[in-house]
Amino acid sequence: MLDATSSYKIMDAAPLPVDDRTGRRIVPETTRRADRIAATRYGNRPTMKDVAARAGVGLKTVSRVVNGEPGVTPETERRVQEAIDALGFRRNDSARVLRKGRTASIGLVLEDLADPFYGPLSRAVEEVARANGALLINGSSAEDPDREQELVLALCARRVDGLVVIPAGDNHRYLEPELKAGVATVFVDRPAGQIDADVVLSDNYGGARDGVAHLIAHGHRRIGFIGDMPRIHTAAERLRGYRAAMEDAGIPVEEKWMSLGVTDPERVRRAAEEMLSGPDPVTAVFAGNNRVTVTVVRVLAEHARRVALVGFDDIELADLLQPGVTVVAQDAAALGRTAAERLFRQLDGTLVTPERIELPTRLITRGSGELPPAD
Amino acid sequence: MLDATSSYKIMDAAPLPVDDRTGRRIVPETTRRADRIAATRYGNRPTMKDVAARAGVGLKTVSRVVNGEPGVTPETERRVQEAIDALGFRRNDSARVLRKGRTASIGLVLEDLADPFYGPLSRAVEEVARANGALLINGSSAEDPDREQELVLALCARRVDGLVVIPAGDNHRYLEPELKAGVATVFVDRPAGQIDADVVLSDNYGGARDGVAHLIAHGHRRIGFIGDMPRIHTAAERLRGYRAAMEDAGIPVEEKWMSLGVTDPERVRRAAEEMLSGPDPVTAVFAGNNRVTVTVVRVLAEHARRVALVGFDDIELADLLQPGVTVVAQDAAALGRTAAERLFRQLDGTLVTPERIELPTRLITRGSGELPPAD
DNA sequence: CCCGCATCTGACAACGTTGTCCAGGCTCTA
DNA sequence: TAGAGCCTGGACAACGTTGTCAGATGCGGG
Repeated sequence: MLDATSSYKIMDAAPLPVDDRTGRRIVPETTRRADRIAATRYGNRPTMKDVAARAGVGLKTVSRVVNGEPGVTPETERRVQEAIDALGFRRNDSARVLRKGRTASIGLVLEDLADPFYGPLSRAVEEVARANGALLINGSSAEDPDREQELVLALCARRVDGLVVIPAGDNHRYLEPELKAGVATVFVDRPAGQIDADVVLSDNYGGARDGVAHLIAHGHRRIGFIGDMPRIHTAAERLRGYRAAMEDAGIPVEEKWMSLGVTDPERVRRAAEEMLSGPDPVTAVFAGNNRVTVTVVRVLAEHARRVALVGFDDIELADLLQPGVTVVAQDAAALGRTAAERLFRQLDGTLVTPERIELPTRLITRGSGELPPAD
Repeated sequence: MLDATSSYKIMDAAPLPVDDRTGRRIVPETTRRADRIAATRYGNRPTMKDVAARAGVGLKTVSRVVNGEPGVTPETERRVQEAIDALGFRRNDSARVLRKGRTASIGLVLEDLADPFYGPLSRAVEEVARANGALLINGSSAEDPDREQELVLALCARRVDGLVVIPAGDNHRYLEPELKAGVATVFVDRPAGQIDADVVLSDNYGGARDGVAHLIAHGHRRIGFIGDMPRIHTAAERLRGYRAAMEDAGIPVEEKWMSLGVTDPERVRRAAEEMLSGPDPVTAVFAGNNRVTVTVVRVLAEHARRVALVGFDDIELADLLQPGVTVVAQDAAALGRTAAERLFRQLDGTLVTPERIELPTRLITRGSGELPPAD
């Protein structure tokens, strides 16, 4: 699908006209080179050769000027620069890459660029890339493992120097040849599956445990957990944190208090309403991520009974709601920055052994988590 | 800065060891090719040549298999595929690009990927790119014209097939050679400066006018406008809309009601507090974009007096605040989608003449805009 | 049995750049 | 004034791929 052959017309050579009598293709009178250009190039950009011709110098001299290499007299340099400006020449980095072996670009595969959690993360990666002279190619996996693989491999085909991946799938064996070939790789937010790779995580377990413990400390015992699909590492870890906090407090967890699944509003809404109704409704909810929190806030706003809430991930304006939403905040930008920095250290050669880095989370109390149980 | 020469080591040929006595460089015994590989390639990826050798076929046959071209017997194909898997071969798209002339990638230059307005826009562009078999390279200009130019030109050097640009600067003459060379280009959110190019905008003028008229309709006459820097097209247009609405209502605008500048919280906060104090404070505020709205909401929450508010751009959870925030919503995803689609139609050749497309905005009333003036 | 044709395969050049190496001209010194 | 050494510039190959074209092989028909 992402294969360039299936793309908008990668313009193939124009079919040659055919001689009616012989059935043979007629090679036009134009020189072969001009012909090829007309056929495959639509823009016909000037090359160093053109610049050299116009400036009356050798090819390599142009290259020297373009790359600021020494050994060119000011006068020659002026002539070359003039030709460059006149022709609107711009170096073709594809050719350069082919020659040099590095692309000075890195790839970032995440779930959804539109998610407010990934925007800052992506931006942070970009800033680090920029500081290291590299460009960033993004792709959204839409939480689909196949799409993740497709994207990652497409990026490898582009010969990105490194990859920052927020994995959707749980098997990354397919990356082995690439890793072996020297593609630097760092996983973020969730660990890689079945391969040994660098990974930068938030302390999902600890954060969730603290958040739930916070609710328990405020007197809650019937606490609901609404999270993402259990196959997603962060969701599983946060659930584990929830269970741990409950166990620490000696509260037996009931099955109906936990709901894992896709985070679209309908599902979350149903889950929340279920927990909030019935004979022994929960008095507090722990929301497993920003998407869930937003929907739960909506549901609670419609509810008469005051229900406590702690959410994982900070959300904008959380402080202005009534009550303010208490959250376990993770620092998306720090995740991205840390991952990208490790990536470039891999590229330096400074970093060799894969490591697992865990960044702390921070409980931000704003009111919703401090509501007492209203039975 | 983005020039690859200044990047993390684009590994140059390793400096040859020098003979102490003669001062000459010693060329090692190893073959030239092996030497080169060790020096410039860190990964030494297999190429089609290697695959061909291993499979015992010709180079072109491998190419045929890799690209799914016809004319290869199943048996040959099997052998080739086996070699590919065994070696972990992956086609080098840089070389492919060099040969074919198109990169199947497009560039997106925007202000800040971390801004919740640009996330969805970027994602929409990505989806269209994906549907057309292209990858997306993003860059954030951070609202700096130089950085915008640097990014755009770096993307052109990578030979992206097209560019979607949210301009930071107001002079895009520098793009002329690129346009002439056939780089498809669409500007979004703000028009290009000094060149004739496709552009997709929201109806900033009309949206702001409607929003302000809405406040006027609810009895306000002293209405403040807090917006972005006036050199930014959207800011200027929205201010124009504000003025128009006021003029339509026959309300003379006072200088102190208008504040344009950077949208960081401190500046906006000062501006808002100024308007809200003094002898004739404003009774309503029109916030020029999402950043401004968020800060103004905060300021108003601290204020005793009820002040009406309409903001440009929708913001998450705006409906859950007390009162809900009335906004003039623009559809960021639609902007991105429309722009990207036009881009690919340019690449098709379907589209030739530059056009200016304006997407409508939508007033969403939620309460804050319907508060009566509290003098 | 051989020719013609179709099918499959491979040699080769070209894409635009950069690294290597050599040539020519200059300056400087003996 | 000649030789040595330096500086500048250019010819050439190579990066890994794809398009062209021609050669090889196999098969059927005359």
